[in-house]
Amino acid sequence: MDAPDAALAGGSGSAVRRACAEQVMDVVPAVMDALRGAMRQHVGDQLSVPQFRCLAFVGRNPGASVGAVASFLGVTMPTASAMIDRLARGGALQTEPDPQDRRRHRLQLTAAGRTQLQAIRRNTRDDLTRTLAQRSADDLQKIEQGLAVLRQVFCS
Amino acid sequence: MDAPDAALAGGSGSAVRRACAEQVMDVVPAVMDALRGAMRQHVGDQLSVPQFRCLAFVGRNPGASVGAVASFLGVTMPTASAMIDRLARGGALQTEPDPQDRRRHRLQLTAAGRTQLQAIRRNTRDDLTRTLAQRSADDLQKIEQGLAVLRQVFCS
DNA sequence: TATTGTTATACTCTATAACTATA
DNA sequence: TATAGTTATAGAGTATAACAATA
Repeated sequence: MDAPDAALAGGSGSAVRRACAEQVMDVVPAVMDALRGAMRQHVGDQLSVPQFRCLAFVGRNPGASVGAVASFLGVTMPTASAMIDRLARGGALQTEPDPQDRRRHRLQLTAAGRTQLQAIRRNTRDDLTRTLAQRSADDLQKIEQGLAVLRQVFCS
Repeated sequence: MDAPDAALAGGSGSAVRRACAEQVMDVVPAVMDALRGAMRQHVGDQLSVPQFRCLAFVGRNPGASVGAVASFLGVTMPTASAMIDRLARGGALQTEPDPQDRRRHRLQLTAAGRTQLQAIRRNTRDDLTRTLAQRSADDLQKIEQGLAVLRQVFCS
């Protein structure tokens, strides 16, 4: 029997995988909406989620290039370039030409950007924490374990 | 002892909740990116994720109003109105005035919209299924259980 | 010639404000 | 007067194509 793709041929376990996939399609956008909402609220509408992720990346990777940001965000260079422009105009980021390769720009958070990033992260986290307040320890463990697997699958 | 917010007041369990919240902030956007990417690929760049969710909602709720869509998507009426216009122009949706209240428009999928929606859902699901192909049954169960809790928290 | 990044252009998603039509 | 929806306008995120500067 030809089974070029075990995950899709009716082999044992494929139904579970499909159910998992459907659940991801159902639940993840809803959680993302909540996350976006919490972030917007606490950001005072100053930063979008992509901007937040951009700042977080630059914070973790000082001196990163525009291309590195684009790659991390999964967007094209013009998109990243424009986003960085807006963040720089807003005073959250600084760019300086790379002395080693003058085509490149090295990106860094400003002090203001770092403060902003920390405040958003903390406030959003506290919002989510409150949302989880009524959940049992067992439920929290399930979330933690499920997301840990998803991290392995999608963050690598 | 004043503890107006047990989730934030260092009580037992709050650290776990905070860790959960941080994991959500980390992992969910990455999964969402993958989902968006898979959808875009299989949609032939015809539908965005919001459009897909709009069609899925109308498919589940035939005769829904513009306001109901806006409420489900968490967007304003003008946003939903414009999105519905684009989907109607693209032939995926039909609108008809509600005879009971002629301010309202009743929304329905067209046959083309239903086909499109099903194809996208199936292809995206198959993509995700393939992505999960190397995971153990135990991992899949963890994903399933974790997302089930998140669904309760964020889809209600 | 290949790579890094920007500019030009166009489309979707998003919001607020102002408006129309109906109840 | 209140509600459902649209129009007008503006800004962010997104892409592709064409370009500039540097390697």
